[in-house]
This record gives sequence, structure tokens and C-alpha cells, in this order.
Amino acid sequence: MPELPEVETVRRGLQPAMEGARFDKVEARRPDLRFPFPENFVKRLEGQTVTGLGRRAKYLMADLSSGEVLVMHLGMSGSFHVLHDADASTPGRFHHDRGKLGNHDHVVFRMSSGATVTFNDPRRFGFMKIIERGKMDEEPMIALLGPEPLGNAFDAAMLAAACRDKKTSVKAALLDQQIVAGLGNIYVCEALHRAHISPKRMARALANRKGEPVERTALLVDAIKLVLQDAIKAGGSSLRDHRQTDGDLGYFQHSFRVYDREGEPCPTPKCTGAIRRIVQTGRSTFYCPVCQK
DNA sequence: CCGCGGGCCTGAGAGC
DNA sequence: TGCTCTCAGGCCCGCG
Repeated sequence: MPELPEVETVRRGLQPAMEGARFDKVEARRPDLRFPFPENFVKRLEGQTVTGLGRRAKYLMADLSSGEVLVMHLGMSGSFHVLHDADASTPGRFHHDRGKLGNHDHVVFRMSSGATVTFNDPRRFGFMKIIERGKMDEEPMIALLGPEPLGNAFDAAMLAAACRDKKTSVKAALLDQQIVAGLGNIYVCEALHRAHISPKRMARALANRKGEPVERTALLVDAIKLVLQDAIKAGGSSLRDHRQTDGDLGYFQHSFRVYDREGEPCPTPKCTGAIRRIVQTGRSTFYCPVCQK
């Protein structure tokens, strides 16, 4: 499910519940998600304070008073829900706020802030790990990530240099978390459409012979930053599973220009094309064959 | 070494 | 209604 905008939306929702608060009670309601929970998961968290709640790419990172970091990933279908004590006395506001847990509510944090944080993940592609802060560089999952797409380090020169030797499509390159970290299938499709670049174009065409960016590379970088910013403002995209932590839906799906719009007219002004769906490296790609070159 | 396809899971929706 | 099939915001691993 969640790409960078959805994870950032979740982070902002969890922050007031978790940052500066202590884990009073932790419950792991099954032995594993995608991976087994870390040894003594509950004991290692209970009593610790969350000193900061950050995000790297699609990973949520809760800094702990012990010097460790609780790394959380939502996989395809993970979501967090926050119930504040005060909400419990406001009947009817949240349908699953009756205190009963659902089938796929796998982890529950009772925080000293008075918030109950529940992690739900039907497909269980998500996971939680505890890593020593100093050893984050040794964690390949994190250490190998490319730059944050919304950070200054992600620019046309960097993207061109990273793509110049790639023997793959620009679509596949942008999904590669080692090139740029945080994009997924939706936002790659949307950014390529905004930049009028065909997803089938070779990634190395983003660079000239010297490895410098060509003109369209800068347009692509701008398109990526803009679409991610717009999506964050909208609380992410809710297709199936994504919810904001208060249970509300994100609404960026209403702003999709191509994703899941096969057959619809291309929204580019004056373009006569219709959106097509193809499959690239096993994933659906939506694009306009007329205005994306 | 690199790129691709399969697999991990469950559930929703389409088609019969 | 109910079955079967396909597909889904991600990522790791093994194969060629």
C-alpha cells in the first residue's frame, strides 16, 4: 500500500501520540509479521520513551531512550490507528474505537500520552525491528537506500548519474529504492505523466554521454517532488487499505491523472490520447502513449 | 553483477 | 449465491 506520502501521513498522525511518550504496555498478538518479532520485543520496548518519530523512505523510525530505534514498515496493507483517551468518551466518532481488536490488529502500544496505537496488517508484509542507532549503517535495508526524493540531495545531476549505466526502463529505475527512496508504483506513474516521459524510455536516456542530466531529467525531478508534496497535503491515497491514523481516508486518489485510469481520456490539456495499462517488471504501468515520449 | 519473476499473504471484485 | 480467477501502495531471493 503505502508509498512515501502515505507513510509520511502516518508519521504525522503518530507523532502526537508517541513522541515524548513512554511505552506503558506493548502487545504482539502473534509471533511474526513478515519476519518474527525481535527477541523479547515487548520487554525491550516497555518502559522506554520515544524521543523522536522520524521517517526514512517508507520506513518509520521511533528513536528510543535506550539508544535503539524501532523500525516499522507497513508492507502493502499495514496501517496504524490512534485512539486517544479523550476520544473514548466521544461516542460514535470512530467505528472501531470500541476497544475490541480485529483479526489483523497485530500490535498494540499503550502510550503514557494516553493514546492506544494499533498496527493492523492483513497481508503481513509489514514488519517491526529494533536496531541500535549506531548500527543503522550496517543494516542493508536502510544503508543502501538512495536519497530522499524531497531532500536537496535528490536533483537532476544525481538522478542522471545514478541512471546512466542502468539497463532498464525509467519506470523500473524509479522503483529502485537504491536510486531514489520512497517512490512506489502509483507515484512513479503519476510523476512520469506529469513530466511527459514514457515509462518505457530507457533510464540511461536521462543522462548524456558524460553522465550529465538532459533537459527532461530536471522536469522529472520537479514532477516527482511536486506529486509527492501534493499527495502529502491530501493525506495520501486510499485505494484499499490506507487510512490516516484517525481512521479518515486520504484523498489524493481523486487527483490521479493516470493510475488505475485505463481507457479514460488523458488529462493533459489538448492531448487526444487515452490512458493505457501495460505490465513492466511484473507491475501495472499506466500512461498516455500520446503525450508521454 | 544485474535484471527479472516468483513468492510471501489476505481480501476485494469481476466473471461465470 | 457462490465458486474461481486475477489483482493489489512492497520487498527479498534465487535464477539465468
